[in-house]
Amino acid sequence: MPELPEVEVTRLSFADRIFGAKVVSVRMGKALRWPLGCNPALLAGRTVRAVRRRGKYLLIDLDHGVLLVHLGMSGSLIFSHQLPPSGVHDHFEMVTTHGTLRLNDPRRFGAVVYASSDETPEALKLLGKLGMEPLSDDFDVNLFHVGLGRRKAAIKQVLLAGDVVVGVGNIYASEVLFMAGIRPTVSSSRLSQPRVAKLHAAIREVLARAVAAGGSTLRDFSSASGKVGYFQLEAMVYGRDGQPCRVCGSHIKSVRQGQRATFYCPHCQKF
DNA sequence: AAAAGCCCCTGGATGC
DNA sequence: TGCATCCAGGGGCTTT
Repeated sequence: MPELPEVEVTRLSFADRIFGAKVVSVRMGKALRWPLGCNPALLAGRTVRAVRRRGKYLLIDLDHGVLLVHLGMSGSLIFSHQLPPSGVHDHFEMVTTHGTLRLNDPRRFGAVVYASSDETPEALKLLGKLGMEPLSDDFDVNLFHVGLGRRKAAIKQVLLAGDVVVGVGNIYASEVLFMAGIRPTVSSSRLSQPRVAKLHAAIREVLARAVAAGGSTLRDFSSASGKVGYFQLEAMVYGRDGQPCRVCGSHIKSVRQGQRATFYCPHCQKF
């Protein structure tokens, strides 16, 4: 579910509310992707200092240590004083003086990992190879060109890999390539500088607009305050196989790349 | 080093 | 109605 916009929308929906809260207790349910990495009881009494985001990870800074939270494919957070009784898919719960943070994740591809800082080997194993942040100033178009130039795989796959630029998942990869007029199957290294510049701008614009729309709610995404997103209504190609292109009217095509569906307009994205 | 495939897991939609 | 199959927003690990 969650790509950069959904993770950022989630962050914005509870960062201010949880700021300064003191942890009362932490409970882990069924195993997520990785073990927490510390005794949950050890976290009681610590104070939440910030909620940051790196790629699709949320980093919850405590006055000592940090929780790395990943939502996987089906995870969502909710933060509230008044939560219904926890269900079978609620696998992490942190009670604080400002409310309870709960992770619901049916498929359990998500994770909550504790590290004493984001520089420890355990944290770097998850964060160390991540690419540039697309919405920050360090997303430099020349560095982007160099990064893409080193890879011969299809541009869609290189975007998804997240080691050149982070946060672009399966929905937004198709959307971004549509906006840039680039065929998803073209080799990354064969993109000219002007086309890379167009892609760079498209990534920033699509992701920023998606954040503003509250993310995409395809099945069950909602922010930590329970709000659904609306960006899926603006999708130009994702999930629109066989439907007319909103720009030229051609039938949207679907192909599979690396076991994931890709959508594009054969006319607007000729090469 | 980079690329391609496999796999983790549950649930909803579709087809017979 | 029941059962099998396919598909889903991610990404680490293993094999080429």
